[in-house]
Amino acid sequence: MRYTQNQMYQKINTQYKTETKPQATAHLAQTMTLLNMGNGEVEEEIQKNLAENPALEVDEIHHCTICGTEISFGSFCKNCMNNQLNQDVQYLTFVSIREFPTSDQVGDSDDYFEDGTVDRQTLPEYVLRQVGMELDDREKLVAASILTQLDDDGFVDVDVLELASYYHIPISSVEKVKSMIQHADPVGVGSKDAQEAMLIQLDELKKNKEIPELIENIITNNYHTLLKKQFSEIAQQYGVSIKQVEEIANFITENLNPFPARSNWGDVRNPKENELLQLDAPDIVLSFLENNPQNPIVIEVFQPANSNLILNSNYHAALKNVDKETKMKMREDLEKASLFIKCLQQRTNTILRMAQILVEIQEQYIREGDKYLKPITRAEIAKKLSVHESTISRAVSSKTIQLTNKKVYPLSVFFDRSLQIRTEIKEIVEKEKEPMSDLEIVKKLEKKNMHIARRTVAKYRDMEGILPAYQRKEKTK
DNA sequence: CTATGGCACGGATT
DNA sequence: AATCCGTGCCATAG
Repeated sequence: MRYTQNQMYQKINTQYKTETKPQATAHLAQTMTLLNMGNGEVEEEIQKNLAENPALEVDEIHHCTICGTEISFGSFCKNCMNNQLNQDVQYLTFVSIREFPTSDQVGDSDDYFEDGTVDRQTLPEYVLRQVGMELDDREKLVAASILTQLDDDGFVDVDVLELASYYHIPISSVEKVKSMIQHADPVGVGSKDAQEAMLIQLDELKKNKEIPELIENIITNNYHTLLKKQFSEIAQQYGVSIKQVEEIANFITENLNPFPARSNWGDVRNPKENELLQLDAPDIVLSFLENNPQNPIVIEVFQPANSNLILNSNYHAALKNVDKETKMKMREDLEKASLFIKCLQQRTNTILRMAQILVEIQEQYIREGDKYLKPITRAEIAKKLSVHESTISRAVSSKTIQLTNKKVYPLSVFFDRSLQIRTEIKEIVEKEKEPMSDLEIVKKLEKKNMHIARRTVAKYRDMEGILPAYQRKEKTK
């Protein structure tokens, strides 16, 4: 396979080319810290810089990543987009600004990546249609009012009092409307934040499913600890084992979606496909071009929102008309600002290149599933990209990736050394009529050229939640 | 005696 | 330097 893609990288690379200057050390330090962060954290960092540094400005105009011409939104102008599509390539790699299509953009022919198969009604319309028939006219107004305030993630902070007084209806009615919206598909829209959304989803799940105890408490009281995966802390607090907390965390990631609006909300038919595995929006998204599994894989590397930062041109112009001292300060601001921009670009560039290599290596895994995950190490990737191992290590840490199955995983899935064997074990167990002991499984695996110790089989079995042989016997009945 | 889980060691990885 | 992971040894259960 040849990559016409390479040409594109060159273009991007020249565009992002960074000269090393006296500030090289500061530059390095900042790139490192930025690389360590996921998009969410970087966003905070950007906001901080914007607030502190007047030389920094957000460019409202989007530019095509390849040719640089102005575009209304997205990452590419139509020409470049079409060029890319016409080329016979294996992968398409894009840098996108993170933004959820807002109501006026959904349905716009410009949104290339929107799943072409779903009905393109907007989220508010979609929800209103579900709840509408059960509401009287006034309540409909309230519903509409709430729904139009939804942000990109489908969240809204409803001021119940205000709505009630504005529409002259009792508070309880507003609450009722709010609750109906929240329980409509996608469950959790109209919540204040991810936390509330998940609690509501939990509520729904309760109806047909056993849910772990404590889970509500943990989401309510320990949300942030949970995000940071500090399970031991939570375990201590409730006096339960770490394993139990992990189980709860797994349950959450498998059954709840903290960003209800981000899943394919048009698609009611198979809501089970909408699960997210992580509690945050992904940094990288993989999908098939035009949603067709035969097509090339589209790699979207997301830049934190608002990251099309530029130097404030007025600031530069103003330099001439000030006294020496302020001039110095302003110069400093400008340098800091340009440094920051460069660092961001370098971060994106590194992640981009890494994503491309990873997809290249793990294509089979992405297309065909767990069984085909090739065990690789960060060091190998570093070598291929000729960067230091720690660079890759940073680039992988605290980043998430959405695979073509719409699930979000930590980027480190690609480096899971045992997933392949674990799925193999899973298959063996499923296939065998008579439960096999761990030792027998070892032998079976040897035939497939997978050499691991008996003890290890036991561990993997445990990880996959497969019961020991003697207990499986009863299950087969 | 066999199957499995707990603990901990050492080498690899980050 | 810290962490992760496979594995060996041993205890325990059946």
